[in-house]
Amino acid sequence: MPGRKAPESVRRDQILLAAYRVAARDRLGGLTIRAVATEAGVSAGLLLFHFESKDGLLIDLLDWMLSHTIVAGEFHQRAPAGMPPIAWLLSIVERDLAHLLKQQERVELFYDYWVLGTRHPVIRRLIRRALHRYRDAFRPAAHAIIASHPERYANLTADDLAGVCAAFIEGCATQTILDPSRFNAERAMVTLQALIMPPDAPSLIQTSSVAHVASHVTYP
Amino acid sequence: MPGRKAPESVRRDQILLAAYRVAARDRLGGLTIRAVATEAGVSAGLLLFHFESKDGLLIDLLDWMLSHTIVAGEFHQRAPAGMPPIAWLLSIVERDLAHLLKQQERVELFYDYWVLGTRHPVIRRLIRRALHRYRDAFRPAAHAIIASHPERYANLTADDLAGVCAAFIEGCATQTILDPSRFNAERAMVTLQALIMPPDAPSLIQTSSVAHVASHVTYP
DNA sequence: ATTGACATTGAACGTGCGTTCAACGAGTTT
DNA sequence: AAACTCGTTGAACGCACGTTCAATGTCAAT
Repeated sequence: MPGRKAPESVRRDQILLAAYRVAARDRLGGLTIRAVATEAGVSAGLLLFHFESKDGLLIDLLDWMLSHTIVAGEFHQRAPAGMPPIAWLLSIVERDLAHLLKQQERVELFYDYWVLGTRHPVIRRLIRRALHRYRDAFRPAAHAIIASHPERYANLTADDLAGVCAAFIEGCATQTILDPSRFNAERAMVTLQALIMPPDAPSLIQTSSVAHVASHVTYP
Repeated sequence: MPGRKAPESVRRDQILLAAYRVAARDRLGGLTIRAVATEAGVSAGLLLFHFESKDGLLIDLLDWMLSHTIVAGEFHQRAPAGMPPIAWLLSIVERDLAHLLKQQERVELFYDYWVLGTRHPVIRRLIRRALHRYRDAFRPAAHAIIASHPERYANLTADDLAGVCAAFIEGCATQTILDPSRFNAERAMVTLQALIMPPDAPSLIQTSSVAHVASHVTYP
């Protein structure tokens, strides 16, 4: 029955939320206009009245997802007091990794978009920007590391270091999604730490859970 | 005009090759039965005569891709004479990374399959096995590292170490595909080396090209 | 030659999709 | 109360896809 009006912004949010629910359940392959419309309790025609095309819906949904988490929250410009820079960086990596594992379904969706982006310029741009922001989250800590051992890291830039951290996390995400039973985030963190920490440094990782992050560990 | 016969295996190979050409050009999204049939110069009906369904074609194509490269070739059980274990591991990482960059189109396809695998059990199994083989390529070197510094890497297994290497490469692949202009494999290698090598170790990376691998560097 | 097995085709079927659109009705304006 | 705006619907269109199938030709066996 036509006529029941709702303000534009309310309808859009209602449809976007329905789109997210459908995508979280059936992935992008199952995200059809009709499915979203049904989930939102409106007609397919109305959906295309508010989002001019499916492409528009996809892009707006990705925008919405990228602004509602995916990338871990606030990132700090300075290390917690007394924490060495390398430990700081590791704690950020660990926090992000834990964050990733907690929203696996969202990460899977993100990868769907990522594959879509290989063909779709607008989506590609959005994802690229998101990954750049991701990398940026590591830069302050990376910069601090380089500044703290200028002789050792003489030929590195903060961007290089941040990029390697981002690559590590993205690779962990790949393994988690494909083979969750075999990938162990805690082991990955312990290994990473053993690789890059000076041999005599104290351990940062609490072996009980990845979620208990190194930022809570105090330093002598 | 019906009748022109060809032996089963020849036709299958001809169609598989056509499928690969289509997929390399248009990705999995553009891989339709009709497109492959046209590329192979046969009818769509014939394609389904030889591959019982599109699913079968997809799986056989993935099988074919996984056996024709993707994963870098022979992996050695022992380090080149005189090369320290860490340098050996780095040289393998570097070789794989270079290999990856040279077949970007194939890697993109692989990621298409990877996303498909999130929904498709058979494909998931194939990809999982391929990634496990990938990880295995690092295990001998990882084992050598742990054996060479047992005190430092006391609580690590070769599998942990191999997994982190695999994650690093997979993350690099992610960045390369999404943002090739910004990702610099050489910088990534230099950074990785600076992170995990003891400060006074000699450089392994030839700055001119990632392809000139560290395995050619001789050690004092 | 005749037969039979089978590779091959082209047309067709059914389905699900994105999209369009005429009709309709609730609010608002005049 | 008449006119107008615009959110809303449901049916329909057209297309591309995976798949089926009767018809047809080739080849080998008899």
